[in-house]
Amino acid sequence: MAARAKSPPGRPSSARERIDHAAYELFSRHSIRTIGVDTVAARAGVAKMTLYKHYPSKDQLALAFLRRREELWTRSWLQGETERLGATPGAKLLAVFDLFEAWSRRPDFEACAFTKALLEHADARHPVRVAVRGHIATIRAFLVELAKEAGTRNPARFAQQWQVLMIGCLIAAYAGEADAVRNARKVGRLLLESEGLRAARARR
Amino acid sequence: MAARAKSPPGRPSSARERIDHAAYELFSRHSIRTIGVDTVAARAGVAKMTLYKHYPSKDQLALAFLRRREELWTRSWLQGETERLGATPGAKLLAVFDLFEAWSRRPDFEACAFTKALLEHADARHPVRVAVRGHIATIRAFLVELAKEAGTRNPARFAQQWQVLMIGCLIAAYAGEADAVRNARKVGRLLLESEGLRAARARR
DNA sequence: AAACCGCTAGACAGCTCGGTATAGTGGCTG
DNA sequence: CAGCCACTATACCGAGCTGTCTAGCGGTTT
Repeated sequence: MAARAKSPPGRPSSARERIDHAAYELFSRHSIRTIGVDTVAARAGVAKMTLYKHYPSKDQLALAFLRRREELWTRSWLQGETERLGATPGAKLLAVFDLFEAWSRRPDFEACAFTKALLEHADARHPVRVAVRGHIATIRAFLVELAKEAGTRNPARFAQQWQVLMIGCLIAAYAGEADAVRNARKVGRLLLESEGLRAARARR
Repeated sequence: MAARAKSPPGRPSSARERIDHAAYELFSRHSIRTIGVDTVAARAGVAKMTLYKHYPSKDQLALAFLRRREELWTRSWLQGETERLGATPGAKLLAVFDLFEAWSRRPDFEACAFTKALLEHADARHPVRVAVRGHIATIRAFLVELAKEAGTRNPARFAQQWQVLMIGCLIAAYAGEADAVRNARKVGRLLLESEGLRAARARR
């Protein structure tokens, strides 16, 4: 019990850390359903029993992955980078699409992990699907905040529309539409302008 | 060989028809990956061997389902209804969202079958995924046509943006966002208006 | 030294999957 | 009547899945 907390900093990484890392890589790149626990354990260089000692079921492992995805992808990458790239709230919102465009061109682009997890769990009450809804809400809350700062008339509605554009263009890009993200950005710009806001310092 | 063509009209439906119908219902409502061939055969009231006599593999059955989906969903329903509902090209485009809204409220709403099929096949060269891209292109061609008739400046780009809105709002609705479709429609209206087109006879 | 602990390795249960093999049945046609 | 044909029923294969069990190893603590 006490041992779990004091993982020494400079070690070759504990079993749990390797499990988390392997699950993150595999579930991100492919999806939760298509990756088996044996694959995760093998990639982590860990015995299967060790994995099941840390996570009592694959569902729990999947939930841990989604939390990690929120931490690394949503918070650190998406949120962090947009805040950094944009000077004004409007520019930050548009920066989302700049990030998406670069991301979607990477060979390991896997579309949205949350969307995949959502669509591959048919039962709406499944814990994974419930968690996904929470993660979508997290992203939404971030968008709502920016929409408020930008001075939109209806931040909740605006954020939802923005999120629809985000999801839609990621899937279109995944389907092979190279310019979907760029063109979705144009719609975003239009949406911003319709609020009477000059998308300050916009790049195109 | 000759027997296949002359299916008598008023019969209790042939084995093949029942297979097609069962596959359509099950693959539509759930997804291709989550439904096994045994389930399809059972639902069709057909022996598994009969199914494999008509379709040599599940992939072939899936491809037949996608073709049927294009025929029934894309052509008959989406395309047919929008043409019927809208007086002008702009109104037809907006009618897509009216259809989506009613559809997304149905208890058996399953999000877009093409999108699901796309996301659950990781290999970009998989025949199912290739076929899905073709079906997305079919919808796009229909949108391009309407965009041309509406007089948009860049019909190809406009159609892509419209499709991004369509996909995005369906997934948002599937995630439980009841008003996602309606708000996506508002973006569509904005997009139309930005082309200098009064969305003639729009209903809101 | 003894107890303990996290971990390993591998077998295994029980299930579902796609796909195959076999034997047999009922009806239409020569 | 005989042959054919689409179809049925059922067993089966090999693979993969989640999850469990066991036996043992190596290092730390008391």
